[in-house]
Amino acid sequence: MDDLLTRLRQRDWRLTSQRRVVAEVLVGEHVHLTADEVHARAAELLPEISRATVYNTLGELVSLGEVREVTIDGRAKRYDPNVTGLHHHLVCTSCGLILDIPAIAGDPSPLARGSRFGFVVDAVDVTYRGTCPDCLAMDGERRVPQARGGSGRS
Amino acid sequence: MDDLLTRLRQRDWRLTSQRRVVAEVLVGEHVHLTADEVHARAAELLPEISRATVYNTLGELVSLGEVREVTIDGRAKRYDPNVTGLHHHLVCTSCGLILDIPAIAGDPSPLARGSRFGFVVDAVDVTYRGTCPDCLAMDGERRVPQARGGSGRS
DNA sequence: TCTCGACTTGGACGAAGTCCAAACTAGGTC
DNA sequence: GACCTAGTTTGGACTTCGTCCAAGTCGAGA
Ligand SMILES: [Mn+2]
Ligand SMILES: [Mn+2]
Ligand SMILES: [Zn+2]
Ligand SMILES: [Zn+2]
Repeated sequence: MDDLLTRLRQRDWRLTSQRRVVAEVLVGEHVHLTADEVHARAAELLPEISRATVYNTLGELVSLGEVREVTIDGRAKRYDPNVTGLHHHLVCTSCGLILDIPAIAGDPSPLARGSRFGFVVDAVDVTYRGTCPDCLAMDGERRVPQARGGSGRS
Repeated sequence: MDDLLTRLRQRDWRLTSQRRVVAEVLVGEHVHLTADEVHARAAELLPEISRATVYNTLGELVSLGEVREVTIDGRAKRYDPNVTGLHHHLVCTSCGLILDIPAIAGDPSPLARGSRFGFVVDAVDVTYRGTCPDCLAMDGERRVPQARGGSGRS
């Protein structure tokens, strides 16, 4: 966390309270938050922070490679501070829970020359979709598709 | 295509001109269209068709398993009539081109019992991101990130 | 402390999608 | 063919997520 701030200062980032707070929220709880969730948590520490600044800061962190942008469904993007260990995502389509799955060696096949169509490939996203244990249990009785919002620690 | 309509009639679908036209657009050109692109093309055949109906129809086709909903980025969802052969997607992050990659046997590792966390997994989405040959070529000169909108036949 | 370019802010704007009450119609019945 | 009605369609209002911008603020080097 302090690491992060040091690294950012070196890449000539002006260290503002807003940026500090956003970084703090992200590394603090390692879940896959949406921009608005980050904003809500940041606003607890710094009430005047604006949505625009949160979007700006998240965008910068993404281009600096410090945070990963994850698109799970067509809804809000999620921001993932876990960039050191490559991993995939396991998503519950019923409640929105998101878990990290460590990638195992040679996991997403590196796309043989033939099927690459001349592309230069620089990332692979893998998303497993299914139903989590809780939702499976709750399934026999009454289906309660539950409030959205993924929360899964890696 | 006529196949599709027959199948749908059997699942007691009321065969309206709107639905016929949407189906026609989808199977007609096998690209990954957004809902609004489907609407535009459908409107050429049936000018009065509304956006709401296109959204409704696409949603129904998805739940009937006749069309696959693909989330490439945080933008508009795309609708993929290729549901018979499982496949992944190869996306150009520069121009938006989307290509189908046939899945090879046991390709997305079926997620070993241990890393399944009690989930019942029923789908895996794999997206390769990179740069297409055209964008690579155009790259040395002047970077022209080009109009969005994927078009790739399978 | 001063200065200035980088940063922040709120509000307007835009894209994608959902919702709903009123109007319409496919297809079964006579 | 005329009739009926439940299933469909429609346009517009509304929601969510995100971007943009002109004006004001502030971090940090001198
Ligand atoms: Mn993650
Ligand atoms: Mn496809
Ligand atoms: Zn669940
Ligand atoms: Zn391209």
